[in-house]
Amino acid sequence: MVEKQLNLSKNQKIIFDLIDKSPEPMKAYSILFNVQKKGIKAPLQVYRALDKLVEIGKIHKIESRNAFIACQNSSCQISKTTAFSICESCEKVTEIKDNKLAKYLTNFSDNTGMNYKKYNLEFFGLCKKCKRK
Amino acid sequence: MVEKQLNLSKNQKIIFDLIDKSPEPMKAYSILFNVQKKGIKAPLQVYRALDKLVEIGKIHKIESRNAFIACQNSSCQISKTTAFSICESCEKVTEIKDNKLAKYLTNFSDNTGMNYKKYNLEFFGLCKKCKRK
DNA sequence: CTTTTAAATGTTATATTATTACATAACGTT
DNA sequence: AACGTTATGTAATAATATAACATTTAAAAG
Repeated sequence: MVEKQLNLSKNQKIIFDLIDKSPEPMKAYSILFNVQKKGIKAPLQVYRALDKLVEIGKIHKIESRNAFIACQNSSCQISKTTAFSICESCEKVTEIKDNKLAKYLTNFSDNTGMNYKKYNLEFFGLCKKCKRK
Repeated sequence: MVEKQLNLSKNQKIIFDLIDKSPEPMKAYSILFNVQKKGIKAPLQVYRALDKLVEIGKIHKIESRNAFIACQNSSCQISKTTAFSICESCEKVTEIKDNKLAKYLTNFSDNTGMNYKKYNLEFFGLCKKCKRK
């Protein structure tokens, strides 16, 4: 259970902390705006940190939203096999941790016999709150 | 087996035909470049047609690539439940048609009991050709 | 067949997302 | 300390996508 955060560089730490505190996915330029007071001035500084954080599995990119959330799996072992639930009304995003689903998809092989070590799955619907309205 | 294409408007038809002929996913500005000779001059004209074509299931957006491919299911009934195989080397994209997979995901319910009518799944790996190299 | 409504188009401008290129600094080994 | 690697700083620009507004076409209703 060793935290990887210790290895993060200055910019990476600043940006990870911001994303980690956010209750919702954050967009790159919103991140930029929020860290300008900490000396990060340029988009590229943000994108470089984001790239690295994605690479090491501390955050994930929600592809359909061009936004980033902190990984919810404390051990961060599934950074290449990701699944999310996205509310189409309030845009709330939750990372899905489901061993059966992960196993099913990791073992999935298509009609050519090919299988995959990496995938990204995004489910869409209405969250409980929004369903009531 | 009635083709929906009959209902397409002029711009939609031009753009669908182009994407449908392409062996690989096409990006919006590449589409724009290719249809300028047919009188479509502005990005918005492309994006509007793309939006509509996605909406009616004639094409799909590959979210991780910001690119579009024609639907491979002749009946186009699964436009809201999509799965793709993406080669990380040559970028070849194939739509996965697998009833078991579709059923599994459509019936999937997360730990809150919520389930979903819509999803997008993108698998990543190396295609047969690229694996040999 | 004409009125009405919805859908599609045309056009300009602009917003948002992301990368290229190049120079410098900090870090981890050996 | 010298070396290679990773991270940073900065400016410019590329690539992706939408807002706002005017006009036209198509479909539906009367």
